[in-house]
Amino acid sequence: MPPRLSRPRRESVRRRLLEWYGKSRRDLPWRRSDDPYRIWLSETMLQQTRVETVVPYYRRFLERFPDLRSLALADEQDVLKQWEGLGYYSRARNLKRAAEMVLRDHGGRVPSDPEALGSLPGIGRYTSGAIRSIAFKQPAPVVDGNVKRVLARLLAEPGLSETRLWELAGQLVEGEHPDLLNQALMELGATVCVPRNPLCSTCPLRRGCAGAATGRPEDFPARAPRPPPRAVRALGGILRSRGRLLLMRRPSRGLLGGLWEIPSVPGDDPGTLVEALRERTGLGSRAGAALGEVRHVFTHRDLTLRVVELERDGGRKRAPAGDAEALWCGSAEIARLPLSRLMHKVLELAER
DNA sequence: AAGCCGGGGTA
DNA sequence: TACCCAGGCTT
Repeated sequence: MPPRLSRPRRESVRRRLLEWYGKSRRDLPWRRSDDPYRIWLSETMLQQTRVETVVPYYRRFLERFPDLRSLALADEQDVLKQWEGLGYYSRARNLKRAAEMVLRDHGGRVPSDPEALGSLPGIGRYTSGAIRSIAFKQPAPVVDGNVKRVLARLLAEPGLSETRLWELAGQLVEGEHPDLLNQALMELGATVCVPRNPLCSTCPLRRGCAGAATGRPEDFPARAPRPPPRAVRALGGILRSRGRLLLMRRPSRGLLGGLWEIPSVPGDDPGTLVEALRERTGLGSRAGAALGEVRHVFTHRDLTLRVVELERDGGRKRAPAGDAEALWCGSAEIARLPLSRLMHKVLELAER
């Protein structure tokens, strides 16, 4: 397939983007540094997460872990605690693990070559391109949701493939200031070429934009319908002892991996909960009063968690099984553990 | 290629 | 309510 943009067209788009970005760029914390660690951190936090959401997390995280070494040597629990509420927690676990690898294999310096970068957990094609272009000024393309939308509208082709998008982004970034060019593309998508009601009248690429010419730029790119979150029920138990609460660590893999929660099981059966608790910790219990229900909607799951009191009934008959971690926590310990939004709702319920 | 993985801002 | 966000990983 031939390239979709002629060289003169490419140069025109590049020039207009760079000029627009020079006067329209937002003053964001991560734009005040070329430190590869800081660029990496910001790009990781920004994955599927809005700029306004990230800013306070980015500041706090850097206060706690100001450089790659401090992150590599940190406790994973502390890293997850800093990430608490930001979501997609595998990002935090991967970032911490990757920092360890960089410290061990690259002397603590973030590598600039695509092979080394791409082999780090949590760094895919986009983040690799962002670090290479923004931190190391290499002409490496990025295609995120913003770039995809800008290019899809600019060309207004129905079946624009991912391959072609990366190809186009690669042609555009070739030249001077790859860092500014990539950020200009993303900034335009975030502030002007927005998903709904794009501000075409102020867009530097208005002239020559096929999407704007159709009168319906919102139709690009074509969006796939997302199935509604599936409704599921679960049962959790509040088990207290001498002013403390039993919390358990979720497995590292999967939903809310590494975060802490009250003992919980899928379904609605108290017998299952009691049995699971005995299996995992050896603690005997029986279900008591109902405390209420907490509803929490994830991207693809609509969870209703019923919460009941548990009362101690019998001692440890066997040792805790597998890698299950359980802790009796006072309020001070609870404040130190990473908890999901769902679990914060549960603890509110339990306090009343 | 498609599903899983959070949480929140916005219309 | 529904969409979608500076994506990556797994199957």
